[in-house]
Amino acid sequence: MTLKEKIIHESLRQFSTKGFMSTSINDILEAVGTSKGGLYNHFKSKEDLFLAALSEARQIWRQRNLAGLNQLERPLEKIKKLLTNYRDHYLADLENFPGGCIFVNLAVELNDQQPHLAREVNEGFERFRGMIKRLMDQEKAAGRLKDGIDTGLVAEMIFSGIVGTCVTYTSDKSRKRLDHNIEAIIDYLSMIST
Amino acid sequence: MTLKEKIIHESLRQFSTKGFMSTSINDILEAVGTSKGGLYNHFKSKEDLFLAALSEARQIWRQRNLAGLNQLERPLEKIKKLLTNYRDHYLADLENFPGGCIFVNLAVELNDQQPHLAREVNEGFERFRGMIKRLMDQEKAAGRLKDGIDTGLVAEMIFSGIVGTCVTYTSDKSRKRLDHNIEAIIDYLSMIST
DNA sequence: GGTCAGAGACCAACCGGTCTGTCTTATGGG
DNA sequence: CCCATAAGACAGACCGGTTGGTCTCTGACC
Repeated sequence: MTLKEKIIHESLRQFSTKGFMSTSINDILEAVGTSKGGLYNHFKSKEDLFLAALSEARQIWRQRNLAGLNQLERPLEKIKKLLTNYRDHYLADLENFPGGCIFVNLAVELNDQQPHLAREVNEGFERFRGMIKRLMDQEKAAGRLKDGIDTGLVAEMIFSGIVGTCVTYTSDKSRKRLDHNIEAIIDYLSMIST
Repeated sequence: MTLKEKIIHESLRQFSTKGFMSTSINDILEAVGTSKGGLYNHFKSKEDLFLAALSEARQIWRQRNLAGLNQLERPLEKIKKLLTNYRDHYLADLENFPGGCIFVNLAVELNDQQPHLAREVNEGFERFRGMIKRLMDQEKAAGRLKDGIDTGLVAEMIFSGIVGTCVTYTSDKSRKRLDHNIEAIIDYLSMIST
């Protein structure tokens, strides 16, 4: 693992717990065991480091949450798999994200004080929402949803549920409550399908 | 309005947008139009100011969200009213909380760096969850929920949905999406009741 | 004249970022 | 093979600016 990778990895950890603004360059330097020169040799500013860390975070997110989705036929099953991935492989990954979902945390922190950085995060949310909506539409097209179900509303509900779960898990780090939350969303999905 | 009240009010606004750590004492002083002496005459530290602001925030939360609940008989209707209050009187209150739900924002920010302050916030969440659960239990006891409904899971789902809505609204400030989110939760409630 | 809210100079600690210097490694001509 | 040289990686002193907090002083009111 190169120094650059170590810095990105450590930034991920610290940004996820303390946020972007409250993590000082020195915090990262100390944890990695390097110096100003070592960091600014690879990144031209703290913001540059942020973007690199965010990019890495997205890759990890995909790797954790989309694993095994392609093996499933039914769109609704894909969403359920996504939910259990969130529980088992993403939120539980205390190595990379000890502070919970880094995207939710950063979105909340940055929206009013670093809008251009927040936009980066929000675009990811938009894509995620779109993905859920698309899967629900496929399920509906296959005639497997109860009559009168509005896939847009359902997608919004699922997304809200996931985000709420992330915040809750960030707050209390209770595995039991995490299980409850994911189960509740899966129950909801069962309710609307035939 | 006394200087002390002005400071609390302004702190509320700024904490809700920029969070606790990233709001500097100077930011507040400038907005209020006073000086270090004026602030530290009333509060012994930034943390002391935080607690005062949090207490005020709770009072406003109750006033906005619990309004009109007592006029309703059915517990489920109370929850629905709570949801529309959230939409119309709480999240939309840009005067006091221009940055969205201050509790969610603070919980996310403080959980890993100021645990003793975060605990204050989380206790409020716990009470809120308890309130929803109690209302659902009453509804179930009255035989108005479909068979096999787990009120604990439902309460968790509603809470997650609300928190997710808060985060989403904080992120994009879209009134339309806020309406969608609240509607989705209300639809969910209709689904599980008879 | 005593009291106290408020003003603002001041402090040490810390912030992100720059800059110089050192040490290691790669390169290339004889 | 040897050594001059260039290049990149990293260390850490240093910079101006900002942080939360203290302290002294002013001036209005009783």
